Amino acid sequence: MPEGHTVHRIALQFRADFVGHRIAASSPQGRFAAGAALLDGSTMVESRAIGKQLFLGFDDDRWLRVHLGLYGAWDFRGRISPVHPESPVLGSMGAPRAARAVRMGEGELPLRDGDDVAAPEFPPPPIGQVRVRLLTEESLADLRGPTACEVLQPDEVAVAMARLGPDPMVDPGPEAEAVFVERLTSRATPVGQLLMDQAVVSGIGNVYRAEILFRARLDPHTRGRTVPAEVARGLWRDWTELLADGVRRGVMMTRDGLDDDAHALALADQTARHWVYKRAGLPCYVCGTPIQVETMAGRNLYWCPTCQD
DNA sequence: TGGAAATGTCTAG
DNA sequence: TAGACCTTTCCAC
Repeated sequence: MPEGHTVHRIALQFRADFVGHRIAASSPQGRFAAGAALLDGSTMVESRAIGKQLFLGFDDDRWLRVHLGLYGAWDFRGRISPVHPESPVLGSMGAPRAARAVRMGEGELPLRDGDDVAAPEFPPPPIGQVRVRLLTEESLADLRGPTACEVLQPDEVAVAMARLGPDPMVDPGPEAEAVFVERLTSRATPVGQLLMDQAVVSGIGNVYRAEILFRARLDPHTRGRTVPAEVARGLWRDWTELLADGVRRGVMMTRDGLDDDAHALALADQTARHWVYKRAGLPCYVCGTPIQVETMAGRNLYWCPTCQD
């Protein structure tokens, strides 16, 4: 259940521990056996995230495109470098083979009881439905439950990338902001729907959509066409900051203005991290009005009818 | 043990 | 808009 920040962290993990290495690729589950055979034995040369899509490049001009969808996750084991200096290190705890798993994609989880921290064997046997296993001499990545997992040629990668709207981690410049503003403000579709459209902006999912709109005090039903350009620019800039923060922490922390204690509490308690997401019926932190939930484009949309008026 | 839910996207009608 | 798809987790029974 990842949004853009998670996929960027996954790309960083591959960049740190897999790029430059020869990869043994397999499909323990069997459903990706043919694709894995194409990649097996080649060297990973590139790792890129755009929005929620991951592109891993190999030295023979083949690419692996992965979209985690709702349930997908990567588990990293073996040698795992910290992906960001400010993040708590879930992976490498000093020893080169501190085989602590890092799961990325449905929340990043430390090991639970029963997980094998000091795994005596490497690689460990696959657990569950592992679609793809990518292995170097020291590191291992297991992919489970992706919506998309396919081997592409460079021209096909270009097509897939061209379909994606701007991602502030990829395009930090003013051009990307202008593209976003133009696409958001040229349609009559509700802004709550446009923010989820990956052709308008890449990487926003159901949590960030609700939170960005609350932070802007913008009614999700507002038609894109009627959103003033400066408000649209504000949405882009807020998304830019939230995304960078999410990549840094590995956590979606969308409430701001908290004192240290409240902040620590919110970090520890998932339900306290957000202004409105999953808070249906609870009082708005700002005005006390019960948070509303409704279905927009097939997803649960949370919002405060008083603040976002 | 069974069902529902989950940070997503695509297709058919 | 409904249904399909992919997998795991959590909670009620």
